[in-house]
This record gives sequence, C-alpha cells and structure tokens, in this order.
Amino acid sequence: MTDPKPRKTGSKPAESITFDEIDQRILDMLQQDSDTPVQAISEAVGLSANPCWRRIKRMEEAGLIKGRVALVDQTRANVPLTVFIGVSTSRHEIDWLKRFRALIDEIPEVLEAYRLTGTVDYILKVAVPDMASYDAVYKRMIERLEFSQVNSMISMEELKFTTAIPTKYL
Amino acid sequence: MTDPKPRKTGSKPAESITFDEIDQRILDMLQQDSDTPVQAISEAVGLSANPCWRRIKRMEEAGLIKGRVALVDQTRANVPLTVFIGVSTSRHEIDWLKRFRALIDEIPEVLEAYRLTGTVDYILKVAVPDMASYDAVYKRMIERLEFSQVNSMISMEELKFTTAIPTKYL
DNA sequence: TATGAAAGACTCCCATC
DNA sequence: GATGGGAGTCTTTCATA
Repeated sequence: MTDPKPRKTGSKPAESITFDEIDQRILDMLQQDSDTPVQAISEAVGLSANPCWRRIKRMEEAGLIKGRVALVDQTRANVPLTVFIGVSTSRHEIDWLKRFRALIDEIPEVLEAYRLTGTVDYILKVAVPDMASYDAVYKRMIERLEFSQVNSMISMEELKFTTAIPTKYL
Repeated sequence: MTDPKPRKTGSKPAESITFDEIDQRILDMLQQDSDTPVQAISEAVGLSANPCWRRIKRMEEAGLIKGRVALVDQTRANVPLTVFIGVSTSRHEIDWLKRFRALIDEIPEVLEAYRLTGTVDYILKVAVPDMASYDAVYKRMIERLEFSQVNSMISMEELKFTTAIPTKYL
C-alpha cells in the first residue's frame, strides 16, 4: 500500500514477465476450481475466450501455475487427524539434514515439512487415521534419526484450509 | 497392519460406500495431476476408459474428491515467505472463537488455521512477500483480538510440500 | 474476434460374470 | 444384478485467418 517501488521479481533470473489485475482474477478463479470452463472465466473477467485461454497458458508456461490437483477429503479418506510436529536436533550437520529429508520423503503421512528459525528446528504437518497411526509414524521417525526434541500438536478442529495463495502481490 | 477389524467409516452417516485398491491408484494419480486424461489413468490401472470415469465420478459424488484446484508457485507469485504462528488466548469463550474465525477468514494471507490441544491454542500458516508484510498481518490481528501469546516461526526452507494425502487407509 | 479442426469428456446400450 | 467395455455425441481446447 505504502510502497511505490517498481517491485522486484524476487529470486528468479528475472525474465521480467509481468502479470496484471486480469491475471490475478483468473488465478483466483482457477485456485478455487481448476476446471472452471475457460468460457466462464472469460465472461467473468470481461474478455473473450481466446485471449483468456492465452493468459492461462502463459501463466502455466511461466511456472506461475505449478499444476492442477484433485483435493481429497481427509475425513472420508479415513485420515481425519492432522498433527503438527515441532522437532529439534542436536546434530546440526549436512548429513543429518540429508537423511531427514529422505525420511520425510518416504513417509506419505508427512504432507509438509519446513526448516525454521528460532528454537524449533523443523515443523511437520502429518495426516493420519488416529493416534495409534500417529504413534507408528512417530516411532518410524525416531527409529531412524536422532531428535533432541519432539513436540506434537494435535489438531482438534480445522478452522481454515485453502491452497489459494493471495494474488494481490503479483 | 495388526488391525483385522472391519473398519469403521468414521463420522459420516455411513452410507457404507467402499473404495478399493483401484480407486486408491486413481486417486493417487489425480492428486498428482488432476487433468491426467481419463484414458491415461484407465491404462495405468488396467481398466477401460468408461468404468474408470465412472469410478472418478462416484468418488466426486461421495465427496471423497472435494474438488480440483490450480496450485500457484509462491515464489513467482511474490509470496515466498511462509510463517507459522502459534497463538494462545486467555479468552476461552465461544464469542472470541467466533471473532477469531471471522478474522482469519478475511485475511487471505492466512492459508490454514487449526485449533490445537496442549499449551498452544491455535496454529496458523501464513504466506507473505516479506517480513514487513508479515508484520502488517501480525498487527492487523492483534489490533482486532486479544492474544495471550503469539509465537512466530519463520520458514527458511520448504523441505516437503504436497496436497496429496495418503490413500492407503481408504 | 471468429471460425474450424481435433481431442477429450460424457451418455447410452450391450455383453459378461 | 452389478460391473466392465464400446460406439456415438457434444463440449472444450487450441491454431488458423
């Protein structure tokens, strides 16, 4: 709002592809429902079908749209339980990180993992059927790698969940 | 593995719809790429196109497939920074929760929010361009609601990210 | 912008176990 | 009777002019 700067493209080699407000609105719609017909999108943004389709393709080629996926209901898929696990290690070595990465990659219950600043080194988001299954995942992890601390936070209720990131900074 | 029970359907009114290993494999593919042609899926699972399509439709109608969405690259969309915020409140009232829910709903940078057990009451996942933007979101929150504790965990690196939940418990 | 060709999605009906 | 396969129609995508 208070920033009139020309806006940097960020980290990428900067091919200086720009996107405007129409692209934002198209993205917003596709982030809600990726098989919204191009025709419907074009009408909503006040464009004819073809140029609208061209913009979508351009965003895909630029890598702005990473892909399209089906979202599965956790409860109906019998994995209603979401657990966040904060973990810390005393082994601050590149080899440990490598093995940690390999470990979480092969556990499908681990949906997300981030390396953090601060006291907690990593945070994981895990989806499991119940506490017993969670315990199995937990054991599988501490069996393979040393952790100095593991702190489980059980989700009792999902207040918000969206895969749609804000487009206003485009 | 060690559980030979007939498997409960969970919380829903239990229409007792069952899904088999073929459905699992179809789901796996659609969770990776939702516009994989039905034909390609059918070949992969050893079925002809029509019954394969029927299975997909059935999973959609059952609500197992919630929808299909486009995934946008955070970095290219200029929101490269992911922050987890652990918050606690001293106001354990239904009205506070209601207002909290409304608040996070209107902040598009808040992608996810969960109510937790344990010492931390809620955890939020937020996507922003930089620390300044994060601070703006933070201020917007504490301006509107009382928190007894707010603990920000900044992500330095995304080790894993997938929207594909495990299908082996189906 | 409009037209058209090609591909894929969806429907109906028949065959089979 | 439930499930899989096959042919035909129709929408949607994509490349012309």
